[in-house]
Amino acid sequence: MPTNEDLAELLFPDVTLTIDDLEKRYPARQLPEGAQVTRFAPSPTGFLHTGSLFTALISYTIAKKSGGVYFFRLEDTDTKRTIEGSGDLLIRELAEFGIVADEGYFPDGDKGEYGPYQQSKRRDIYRAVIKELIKRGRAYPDFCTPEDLDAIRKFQEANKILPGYYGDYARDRNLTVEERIKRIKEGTPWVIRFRSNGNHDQKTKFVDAIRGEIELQDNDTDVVILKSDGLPTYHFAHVCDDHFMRTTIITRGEEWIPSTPIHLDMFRALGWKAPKYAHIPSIMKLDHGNKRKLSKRKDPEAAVSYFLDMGYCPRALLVYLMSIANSNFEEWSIAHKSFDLSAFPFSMKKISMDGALFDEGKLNYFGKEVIASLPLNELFAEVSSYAKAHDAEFYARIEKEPEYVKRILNIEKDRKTPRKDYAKYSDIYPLIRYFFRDEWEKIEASGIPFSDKVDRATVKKVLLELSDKMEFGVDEATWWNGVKKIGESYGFAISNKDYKANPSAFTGSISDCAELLRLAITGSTQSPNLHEVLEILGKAEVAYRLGKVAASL
RNA sequence: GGCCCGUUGGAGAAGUGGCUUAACUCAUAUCCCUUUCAAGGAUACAUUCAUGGGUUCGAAUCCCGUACGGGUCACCA
Repeated sequence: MPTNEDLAELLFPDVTLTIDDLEKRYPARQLPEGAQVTRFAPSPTGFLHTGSLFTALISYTIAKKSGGVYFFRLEDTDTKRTIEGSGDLLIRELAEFGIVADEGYFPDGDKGEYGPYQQSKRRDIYRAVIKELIKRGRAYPDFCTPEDLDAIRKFQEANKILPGYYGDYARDRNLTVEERIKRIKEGTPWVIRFRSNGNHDQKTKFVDAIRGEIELQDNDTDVVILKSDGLPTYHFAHVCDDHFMRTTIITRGEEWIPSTPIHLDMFRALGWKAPKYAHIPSIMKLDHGNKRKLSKRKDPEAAVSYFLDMGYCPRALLVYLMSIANSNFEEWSIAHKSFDLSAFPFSMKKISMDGALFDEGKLNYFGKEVIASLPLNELFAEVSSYAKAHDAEFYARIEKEPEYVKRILNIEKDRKTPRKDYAKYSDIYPLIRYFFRDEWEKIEASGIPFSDKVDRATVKKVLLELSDKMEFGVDEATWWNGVKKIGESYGFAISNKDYKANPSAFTGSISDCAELLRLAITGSTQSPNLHEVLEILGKAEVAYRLGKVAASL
């Protein structure tokens, strides 16, 4: 009588590695008490998803906070969906956010003692474990074709029976070893399925680090663990890899909750201690009044690169995501005047259980706060690298006059309440174009939108006199007094109250006078502090602009 | 359809039986400050915690049902 032992040898004659060998090869990690080992394990099927960044941020934070290890594993077992080079893309994008793994897969080679960190290179490990599972009778070769499975499912659906490969519907579950050996020798294609001992009428409980106790129906389906292409399925690879990589807590999307009993079932069958689980909520979006998961295909904001291309500061996105993960982050951040995520006392229990709606308004708020908090040199460096990649025109100007651009970026920056008008780097150039002569010429050519409040002849005279008499190199109060004096001589009320009390007695209020100046210099009724703008442009440039505008009136 | 998870203001949410006349942040509105804007300051914005029952002297907080939303039932992860 042939045994499972014989079956295993027939299936994997070349496998001599054992689970014992593997246990020795990947010894328990020597980590301090409480240190957590976490991981980010994406499949290389495209760009970095916003939800993935969220999960990665949480994994990374848990490891760092506990003095543990955060590693990166590439789950490339789905050869059909794998996109060449996307694993490296993922790493690069993560790196932009400062999320760099302690160990794992890297474009230039693995780092760490628990590798390989790429599932397609772990075939020997999976095969070794599966061989033993077969010997123990906990896994078996299954000969169903896709058509067979389809027929089973159709039958179940038609009869309103729970679909799946389990119990009586697990066609090849109870084949004799002899029969299996015979079919294999005949060359029948096979996959390996896990033999579940579970009872669907019973419950399995596990404690989720975010949700607390979750109770689910026990797994009783015999899932495929080794596909016909020789690669494992996620279910098996997760159990195997996270055991031998000594992961202590699995952070993954909440869509995995329903399959957790399968994983627990396998951990039990292998006699391994299951890790803790933390199922992270998905980030949602409102679509026609309904919440739905951010979609890779439909939503541009599902791609992290969208924010990078838009010029959001990576830290702003990270800070925003952290405010979703732990809503008390905002209070902490304000109290400590800091956006340093590594200093924030992150708590897994404070992660909310339902998916947050992505709120671009709030991202913008953080964007402004973060950019305003950046020291000038850092801001300048970030803006330069953004412009280099996304805005050739702006970048050319930065290259040509770095100090000039720095002065512009520094406007109202060193105050107790710094200027906050850039939510993202792409907001900057359109707002500061007028600082450059040729751009200003274009603005001027299209017509300065003076209001009709003050007649043009007066406007012209005021601008000319301003050009002639305005002081440069003095403090703001002195400069402003000078402007007021000139304004007053043309009938502008220096006090807004006086003006409001009797508008007809004046040419306008002093703000109207300032508006003329502002309009001529910047082309807009809105600008940052005029005095600083004037000082940056310099007397000659201001005189040029004023003269040219006046001449056109 | 089965199973699981969730439901506090426009958004993120605090709150786990009396201290809540429901914190804080964003958004919005109004006002103040002000040479414009961005800020900054102040005020307003849930008579009520999806809903119906129940437990209790007392419930957003505990229990049950219902509704709604999300997820999952692959040789995809």
